[in-house]
Amino acid sequence: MSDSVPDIVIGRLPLYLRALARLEQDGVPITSSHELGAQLGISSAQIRKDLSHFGEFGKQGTGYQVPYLREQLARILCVDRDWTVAVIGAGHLGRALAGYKGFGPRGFHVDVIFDNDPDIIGTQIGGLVVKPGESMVEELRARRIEIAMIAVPAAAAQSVTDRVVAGGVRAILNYAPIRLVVPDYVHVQDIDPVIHLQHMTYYLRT
Amino acid sequence: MSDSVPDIVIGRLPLYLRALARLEQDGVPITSSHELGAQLGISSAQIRKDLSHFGEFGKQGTGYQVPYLREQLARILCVDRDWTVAVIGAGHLGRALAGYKGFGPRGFHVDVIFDNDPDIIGTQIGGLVVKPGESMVEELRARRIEIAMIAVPAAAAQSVTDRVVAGGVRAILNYAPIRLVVPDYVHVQDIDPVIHLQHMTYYLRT
DNA sequence: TAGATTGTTAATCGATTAACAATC
DNA sequence: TAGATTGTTAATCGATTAACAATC
Repeated sequence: MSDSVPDIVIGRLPLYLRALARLEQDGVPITSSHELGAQLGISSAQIRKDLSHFGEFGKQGTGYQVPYLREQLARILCVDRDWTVAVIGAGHLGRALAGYKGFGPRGFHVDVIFDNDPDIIGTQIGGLVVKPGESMVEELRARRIEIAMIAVPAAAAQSVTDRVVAGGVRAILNYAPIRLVVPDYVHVQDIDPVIHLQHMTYYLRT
Repeated sequence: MSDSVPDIVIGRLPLYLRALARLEQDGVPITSSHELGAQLGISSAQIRKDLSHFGEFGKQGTGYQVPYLREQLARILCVDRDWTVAVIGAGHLGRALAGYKGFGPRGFHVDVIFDNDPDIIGTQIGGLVVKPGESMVEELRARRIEIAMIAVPAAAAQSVTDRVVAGGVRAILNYAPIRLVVPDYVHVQDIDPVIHLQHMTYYLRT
């Protein structure tokens, strides 16, 4: 039932959760692996297989209770609680992240934002006062923050990373276009829009 | 040598390209599949296998000429030219995208930005005047834009998608947290930070 | 030459899919 | 009951890795 679930399976669970949240919002009480699969472009067999790593959540002949399965997935992903996150870098991107409306409803709250620019430190962004980079380690520790979003230029990203790790962060969403070096226990996910664009331009040759 | 290269291989090429651009900037003239692999956390065998889909780019005993391999990958990915892109939505995120310094050096140029809010239409963002959504189809056609970045709320994303497709767009970078429905010939890549965060929170249970 | 690294083949590994008994 | 859908096993498919001849 669970001796280390493949990471590729874990990576699909948030997609299932997102689809279920939407179904629940639409007032759909019950769904099936076929319906979910059609919505996500994934085979029904794969959805059932993925879920089977964690237990049995459906009923033969009927399908899945939407709220129940959503709850269970949230529990499995550890998002049946709220998380506070830090934003590092208060440029365009950092500001967009600090002001993004999509985090709160899904359980993530930007609690603090840092920058090094004296002209930016002390200014307000979406209700938060920008703090100086020097205070990062102590602030992160004091707030027990475990998740950071890094939105600084590539040249600064590794040194910033070292400091958020020193501050106790164990998960990093990295927007800088470089590969970060971190201890084994720290998780990193990268978002580089150019990587995605270049993936698509391959197919744009006519 | 090439009867339809797996998409998973195509997805890695931009990472190779990024690493090579960095090596070139650092003045490194020659590299090897081992060095590249170490830098990317990928096996050297995989890099050689991936490249072999497109031809022979190295020399036994020596490795790869960095500038040459970079050029070849750029050509394969069709980024040996510049691309103009449109940003749809001039909220926090749209503004961050329009102002992002990381696009230009890698061959992508935001040429136009749209919004529906009368208070925002006509204002300037990074040298661009925000255009009204109604003009989207004709503007995209007039500019022959083939790539759009969608940065509107989930509720508006599908209708906006229908219009960029009507405007001739063939590749969409979608920041809205929903699955877009598009014709077969249109490519979509999704960026939803919450999906990445939830992927990591799974591992944050202690 | 001796050492290194490519490109490629074959072996391995793991993920996806098909199929179906169980059962609601 | 008849129809539907789950959870799971076995088969298939595809991707990764190991190994090595070729050769710089």
